[in-house]
Amino acid sequence: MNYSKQRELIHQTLKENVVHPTAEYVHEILKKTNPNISLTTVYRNLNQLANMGIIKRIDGLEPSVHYDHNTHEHYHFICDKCKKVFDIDANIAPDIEKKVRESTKFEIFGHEITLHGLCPECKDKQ
Amino acid sequence: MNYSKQRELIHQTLKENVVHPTAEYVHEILKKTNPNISLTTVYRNLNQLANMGIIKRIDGLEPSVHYDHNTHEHYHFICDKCKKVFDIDANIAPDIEKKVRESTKFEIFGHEITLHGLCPECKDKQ
DNA sequence: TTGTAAACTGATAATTATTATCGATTTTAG
DNA sequence: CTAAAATCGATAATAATTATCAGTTTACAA
Repeated sequence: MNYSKQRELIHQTLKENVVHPTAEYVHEILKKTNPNISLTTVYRNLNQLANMGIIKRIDGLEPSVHYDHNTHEHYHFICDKCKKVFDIDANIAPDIEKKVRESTKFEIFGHEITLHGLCPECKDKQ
Repeated sequence: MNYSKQRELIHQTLKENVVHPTAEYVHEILKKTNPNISLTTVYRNLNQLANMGIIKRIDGLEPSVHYDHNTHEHYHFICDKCKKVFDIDANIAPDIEKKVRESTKFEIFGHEITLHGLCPECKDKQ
């Protein structure tokens, strides 16, 4: 992977936006300061960064994939109403990969946990 | 939700195919015995059944959503190579919703865990 | 029964997220 | 500095999913 100014900007934008954004959203933000950057480039680089393990993809949030700059072990809560993504501490499911490794023959590269429901704000409004 | 013959067929097809199929796959199978059934109807009914909690959506398997007739608590392992979906026992992460409920203010409706890596077969081939 | 409103169907078109293509530009390593 | 490889942005293509809508089926009260 060679250096690229655009990739650095994209990664930085992701880090500065703790909102677990989509590619589209990252593009929206970046366009303000870098009008020439293309959505293709944003997609390409987010996928590259995710494949290198530098950032994380968050699936399960149809219709579009979200990205997370934080690769430390942690999980996600998605509010069914406002669709915001919240971080959940990793210690709710200790040794999960170890347990599966010990009881199956799978070779495990990673795992993710997604909870869904209502965030405090949406819960109170309803 | 009214009764519909097609929905019954779709649900039945899902139950008989332990392969966690996509809408497309369910449609392929059903067409053999019911040539008139449309892909639209398959999508519509799988989503309806999932919204009612009668079946489960499995996200995170880009590019398309898979469905699972088994709604008992259990998790999934996705092989990065052959893309097959395997079931993982629920006891690898006990009381996970309870733990989050006790430590946050979220109202939790459900959760899912997805592991990925290589299945025994693909691991040996490689 | 039967009439009727609501739910459902299949065909088709539309949408939308994402990826492929490609010539031009940038980066890297020798 | 130079050549090969990586990356870029513009555009077109793909593919999964949803919207639309006229016709059919279902539920149920009269």
